[in-house]
Amino acid sequence: MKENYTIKDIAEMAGVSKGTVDRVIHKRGKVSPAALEQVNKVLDKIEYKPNPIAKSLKNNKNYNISILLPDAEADPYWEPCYEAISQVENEFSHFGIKIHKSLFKPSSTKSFKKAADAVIDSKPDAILMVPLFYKEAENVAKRCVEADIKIATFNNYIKDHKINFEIGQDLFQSGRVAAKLFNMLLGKSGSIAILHIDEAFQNASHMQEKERGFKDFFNLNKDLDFKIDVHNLKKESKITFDQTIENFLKSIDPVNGIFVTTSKAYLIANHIATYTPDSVIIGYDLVSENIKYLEENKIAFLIHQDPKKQVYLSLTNLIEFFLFDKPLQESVLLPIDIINTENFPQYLN
Amino acid sequence: MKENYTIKDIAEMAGVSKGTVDRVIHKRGKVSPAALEQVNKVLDKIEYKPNPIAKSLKNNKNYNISILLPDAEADPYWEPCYEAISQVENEFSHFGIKIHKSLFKPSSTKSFKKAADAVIDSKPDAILMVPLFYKEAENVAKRCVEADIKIATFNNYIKDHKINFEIGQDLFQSGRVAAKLFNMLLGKSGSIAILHIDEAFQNASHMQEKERGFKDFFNLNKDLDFKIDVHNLKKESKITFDQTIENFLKSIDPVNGIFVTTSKAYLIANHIATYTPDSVIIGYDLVSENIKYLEENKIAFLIHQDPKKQVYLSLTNLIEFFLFDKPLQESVLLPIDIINTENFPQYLN
DNA sequence: AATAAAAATGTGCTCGAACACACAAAAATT
DNA sequence: AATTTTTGTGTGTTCGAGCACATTTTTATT
Repeated sequence: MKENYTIKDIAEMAGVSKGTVDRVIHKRGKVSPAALEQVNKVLDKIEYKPNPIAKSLKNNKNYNISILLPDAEADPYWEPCYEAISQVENEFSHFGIKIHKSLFKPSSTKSFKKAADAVIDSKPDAILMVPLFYKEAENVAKRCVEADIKIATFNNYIKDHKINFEIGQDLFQSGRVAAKLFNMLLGKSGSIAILHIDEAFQNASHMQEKERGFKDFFNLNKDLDFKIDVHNLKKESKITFDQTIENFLKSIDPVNGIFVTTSKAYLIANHIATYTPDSVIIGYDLVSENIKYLEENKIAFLIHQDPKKQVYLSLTNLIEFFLFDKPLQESVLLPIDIINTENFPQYLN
Repeated sequence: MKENYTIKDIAEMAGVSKGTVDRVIHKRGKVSPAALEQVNKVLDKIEYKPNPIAKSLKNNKNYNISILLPDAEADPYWEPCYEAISQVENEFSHFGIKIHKSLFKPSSTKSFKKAADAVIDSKPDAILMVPLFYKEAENVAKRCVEADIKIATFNNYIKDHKINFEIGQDLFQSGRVAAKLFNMLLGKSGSIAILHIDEAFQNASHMQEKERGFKDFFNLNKDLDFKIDVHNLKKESKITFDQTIENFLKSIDPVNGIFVTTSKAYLIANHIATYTPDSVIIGYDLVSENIKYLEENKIAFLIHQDPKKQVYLSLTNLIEFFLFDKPLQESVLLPIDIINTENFPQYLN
C-alpha cells in the first residue's frame, strides 16, 4: 500500500496527462472541474509526496550560506565551529552548497554590524549567525526577512519569531546542572562564588541565565544551606587578565565552590592552589586550557555546550531544507553535557 | 576554481563526447590512447565528483534495511530504538527506503538465530543488528558478506572486519567514568560493590568491560584506597527478581558505593533505604524506573548509552551510503553521557 | 584493393518533477 | 455562422549520470 507514486502514475490512474496532475498539485489553475475531481479522487486515495531527489535535480540550484561568527583568535571557544564548517563543506560541496565564513570581534558591536552589512549585501540564501548582540541581531533578522534570506542562529537565542532555525542550550537549566553537581560534591551546606569572567560585558545575558538557574536550584531545595556570592570580573586596564584574577582571589575569603559561567575557568584554576586550595571548580567549555586543568583535577567538571555540533546541525538542517524540502525545526535544545576527566575525549570529535 | 563540473563540461574541454568521458571515468575500456590522455588531462586539472543527486535519480532503486534487535517487551532499554526507526522511516520513506524491524528475545540465542535466518532469507540491502551473541553474530556477518548484504552493528562491538558500520560506546572507558564519579563523591577511600544484574548471562562481556575499566581507574590512582567487590546477580527460580535483590542486600555489609553495570539500578534503588541507606548508586541507561529513582536522589548518576542515537546514526549512515555514495565510517564511538537530575530531559528526545 | 572484423566514438534514452509551449476544445464576441 | 478570445489539455524539454545501441573509424584478413 505504501508505495511511492509518481506524477505519471497519478495521471494514468486519473485518466489525464501528467501536465494536468502537475497543475492540480501546484494549484496553478487551468483545470476543468471534471479533471480536478478525477485527480483529487486519486490524491485522496494515495499519499503522494514528490520524489525529493528528482525535485532537487530539476531545481539544480547552487546555495550560498554565510556564517557570521566570532573570530576564534579572540576566543578559542569558537574554534570547533570552524571544524564543523569544513566538515559540512566537504560533505556538501558537490551538492552545490557554498559556505562563506565571516568573522567579527566578539567584543565589538561595530565589528558585528560591519560584517553583517557585508554579508547581507552579498545576498546569500541563508545566514547563520551568533546573535551576541541582541539589538543588532534583531536588526539583521529583520533585514533578512526583507531580503528573503533564511536566517538561523546558534549559541544564543534571541526571542524573535523571524528566526527560521535556532539551536543552543537551555542556559538556565545548565546553571541548575552545575548547582546539582556542587550539591553532590559539597553536601548540604557551604559557600559558593559565582564568577562571571569575560573581557567585555556587552553580552552578559547568557551568564545571568546561568546564574539564575544556579540560584533557582538552591532556592527550591529548602534543606540546602549555601551562601552564594556573585562576582563580575573583567580585564582591568594596565594589568593582565591573569593578574586581575589573582588580585580577586587574594581579596576574597576561601570558598567551597567556584562556579565560572564562562569558558574562563582555567584562569581561576591556575591560581587555586595558592589562594583557595580546597575549592571545587565547575566551569564551561572544552577549550584546551580548561581540559588541562580538568586533567590535573583542579577543575571538577566542565559543562559542554558543543558549539561544533550546533554549527553542524544548523548547516545540515538548512541544507536539507534547501535540497530536499525537509522542514526546518524551528528551535532545537542541545543536551547539557557533563564532562569529567574520563569522558571528554569522545566529545572532541 | 572550485566549480562543480558535469560530464558534459569535461567532454567539451577534452574535445570528445560524454560517452567517452563516461567510459574513462568508469574504466570501461573502448577508449583510444589519444582520447584517454585528453580526458585524463582535464580530469587532473579539475576535481570531478559526479553530482550525487543526479546519480541517485538515475539509480532510482528502493532499498530495504532490516533491523535485528531485542524485543523491548523483554527489556525497555530497547524502546528508544523503535522511536529512532519510526523517525528514520518518516524522513526517508520518500527516498525509497524501507525499514523492516525483526525482534528477538535478548535471553535466547535460538530466538536470535531464527530471526536472523528469516532476515537474511529476505535478502535486504543491509542488516543492522545488535550482536548480543558473539558467535552467532559473527556467523550472520559472514553470511551477509556472502549474500552481498551490507552489515552494521550497534550497542555492542564484535571485532570482525566484515562489519561495514559499527557504532557503540567505549565500555571500558565508561567504567572509568563511573569510577571517577565515585572518586569525586566518596573521596579517597571507601568500599564499592560492582553489581552485574541481569536475567541471563549469555552475553556478559559488556559488564566485564565496564568492570575492567572501573577497576583500572582505581588501580592506576595509587593514592586512592577502595575496596571493590564484584557480585553477579541473576533471577533465582521460584522467587521474583526483586526478592533476589532484597536477599542479596540483606546478605552484604553496607558499602559506600554501588556500581550497577546494567540498566537494572532501579532494582537496587528500590531497597537502598532499608538495607544500605548511605550508599551512592551509579547505574546505566535512562529507562523510566531509573529516572524515577534518579529524581528521588536514590540514584546519584546514570550513564547514558543513547541507543536511540545509535540506531538513528546507523540508519542514516547506511541510507546516505546507498543514496549518495557517502562513505561508511567504519567504527563510531559515541560520547559517554553523564546524567543527573537536571540534565536528563534533553537526552530523551 | 575489397571486405570483414574489431575498436572507438557519439547519440539518445531513462530516472521524476517542473514548467514552457503548442495545440485543442469550449465560450464569447462580432 | 464565422471569428476571436478564453480555458483546458497534452507534449516535450531540462536537470546530470549512466548505459544501450548505432554509427564511424581503424585494423586485420582475404
